[in-house]
Amino acid sequence: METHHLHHQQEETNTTTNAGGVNGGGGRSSYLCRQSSTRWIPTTEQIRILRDLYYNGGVRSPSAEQIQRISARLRQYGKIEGKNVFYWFQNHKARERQKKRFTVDVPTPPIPTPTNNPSIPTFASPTGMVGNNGSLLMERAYMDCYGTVGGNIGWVGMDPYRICPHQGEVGEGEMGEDMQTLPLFPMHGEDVCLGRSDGSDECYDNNNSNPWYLTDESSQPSLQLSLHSPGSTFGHY
Amino acid sequence: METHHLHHQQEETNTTTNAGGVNGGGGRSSYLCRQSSTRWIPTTEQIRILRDLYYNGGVRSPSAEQIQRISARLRQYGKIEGKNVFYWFQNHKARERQKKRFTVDVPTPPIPTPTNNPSIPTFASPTGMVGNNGSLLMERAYMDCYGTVGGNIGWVGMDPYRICPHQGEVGEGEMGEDMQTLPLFPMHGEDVCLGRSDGSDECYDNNNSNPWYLTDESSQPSLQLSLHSPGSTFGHY
DNA sequence: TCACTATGAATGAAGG
DNA sequence: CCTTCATTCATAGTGA
Repeated sequence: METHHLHHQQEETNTTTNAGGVNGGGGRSSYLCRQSSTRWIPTTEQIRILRDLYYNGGVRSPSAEQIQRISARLRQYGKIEGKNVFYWFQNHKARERQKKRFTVDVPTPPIPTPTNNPSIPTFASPTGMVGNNGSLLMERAYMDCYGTVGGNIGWVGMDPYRICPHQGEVGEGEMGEDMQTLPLFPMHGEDVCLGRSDGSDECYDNNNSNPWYLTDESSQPSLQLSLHSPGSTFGHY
Repeated sequence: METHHLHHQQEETNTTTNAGGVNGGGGRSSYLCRQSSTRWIPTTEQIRILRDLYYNGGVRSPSAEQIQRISARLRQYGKIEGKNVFYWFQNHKARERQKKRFTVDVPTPPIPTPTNNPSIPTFASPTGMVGNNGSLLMERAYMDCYGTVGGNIGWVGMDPYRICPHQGEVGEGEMGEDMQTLPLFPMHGEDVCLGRSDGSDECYDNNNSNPWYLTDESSQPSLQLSLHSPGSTFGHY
């Protein structure tokens, strides 16, 4: 999932990006207006980073401090607020789980029965709607036969976060999900190790070991304040 | 509505669920095959059943289990996954509601004269859209382009943003985000829903009573502002 | 081939 | 956390 999209970026410094003009209307399908709408529209970079944190950094439910830092970092790629980061993780995690939840779909048919017989037990449905061919739903938790299948999750299909087709780019492939319909294997590794491949690892400390914000909150902000220098600042994060 | 032009079915009696789905299928390039790589295309039977569940069964937001069962059932009519069922219901419900919103609006056409006195905040119908006059055309007429300065759109409702008069949001202007050096300030605290105007302003409270990140950022102390620097210097997350 | 419509898929935000 | 809503993007499928 996450396949397409990635609508227009509003990126930073963009300027040219249409900003004012409504682009030609022609633009079929393209996005007509960047809406200065209310909702946050993550840029590709932001998404990339978020995903990296999620999959490689193991961040799933960042604390307030983490959120602050993350959003601060992402801000260089575009407008963003803490809540966006918060929601992003919430949604990402929730969706991943949700998928897993109702995707029990037979990735690999547990049982032979080549010819599946449509014998779906129809239970009386409390809700009504019985009768006619239909009844099959309803609340009968049952038939949950297959537990989660191994490590696969995700509903089939695509990879998480591909960026928009047009955008090209993207890369990253890491998906952690499976796909049954695709030719390749997911090979998700799931090893969410913290270390980053590049070797540096000091990031993502989940375990807040850093005293600075623990000791005195107010110190944090000011601290950073003095910290940043316009030029240097590399973000070796 | 209802007129679905059902595409032709391409579904066949398969059942095997296209197992091959992708890869396997290998050759499926025959005419009209669905390339599995694309979106799910429900068969008439599937649609029939889904609609039956929706209208006669009263199913609107099936639970994960229901989704599993439903998709399992529908699978006999063609390839389908849990997410398809999930999205189907979501979309169906949403669109139905959307339509209703549009058609219904303007219960009492107050609008005529464009000059409505501004003093009165126009309320949208509870359900949604503001008077926006007849955009009955729909579908894509939306409010795509409203200058909506300030980020307000015609909707009224609950967005937290509106509540806080101050720009909150800031720039908005589309400009690139990054300018952290910029001119504005969050201004004094105060505001909004957050309590904390008790004078103390340490906001980053870890004890989440009110997660700052969920509220308008402007509520944060100005410190934050200075915080971000283009280069982002902070390190770990 | 393009305009347009219906609808699948995603995903930011919230609500509970 | 889980569920639901709103919106938007993307794409089959058709008709002119």
